[in-house]
Amino acid sequence: VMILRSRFLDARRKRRNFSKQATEILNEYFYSHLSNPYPSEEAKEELAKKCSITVSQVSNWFGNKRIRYKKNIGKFQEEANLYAAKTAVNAAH
Amino acid sequence: HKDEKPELDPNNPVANWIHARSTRKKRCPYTKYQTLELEKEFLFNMYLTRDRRYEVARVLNLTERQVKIWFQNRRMKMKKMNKEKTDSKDQ
DNA sequence: GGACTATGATTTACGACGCA
DNA sequence: CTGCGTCGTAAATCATAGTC
Repeated sequence: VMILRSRFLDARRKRRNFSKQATEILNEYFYSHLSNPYPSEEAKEELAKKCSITVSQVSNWFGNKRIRYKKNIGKFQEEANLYAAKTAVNAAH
Repeated sequence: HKDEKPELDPNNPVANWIHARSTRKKRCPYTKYQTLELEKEFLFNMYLTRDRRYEVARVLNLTERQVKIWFQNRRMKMKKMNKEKTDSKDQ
């Protein structure tokens, strides 16, 4: 019983990587709001719904993304260009 | 038709982001013992009296400010856990 | 099948702002 | 004006998934 209980409680840290589509959506938002990547509560809810994850997970994702991007902008340059191009194409329609 | 947002960053996107001040104390993970005692105190009461705060800080070798903030963070954690519980119930 | 890296979650510490 | 409350976050760290 103790083992089952501890497994359940530790399940918080049993994570799954988000789906490719979810990561795609989050990155699109991040790079199209790069100068102010702080989604409002409403925007977070919308992203959560689109990504099939919780609002907390959206907050975690942006927190991690902001700090990791800031810590090493160079490493994310390619990714940034990719999503910038994608956003430009979308904006053209 | 090119109305842009109020951005002033030439090519430094992070310029307007929130940054922690350089004077901020570096995060220092608490020991198992400190955490356990803080949890016990939290179980006793979620809100500290000034006397309890002083006593807990003294025993655990933390500042009163650290103890105060630990309780604030702990209450937020509890709130988050409760929210997730009810959310999963309601689906 | 380890070592190493990526990534989601959790833990300290504040700033901003509210309220008594 | 003080002082502690919440809320949202930065930054460091943890724990494990994923990759080579």
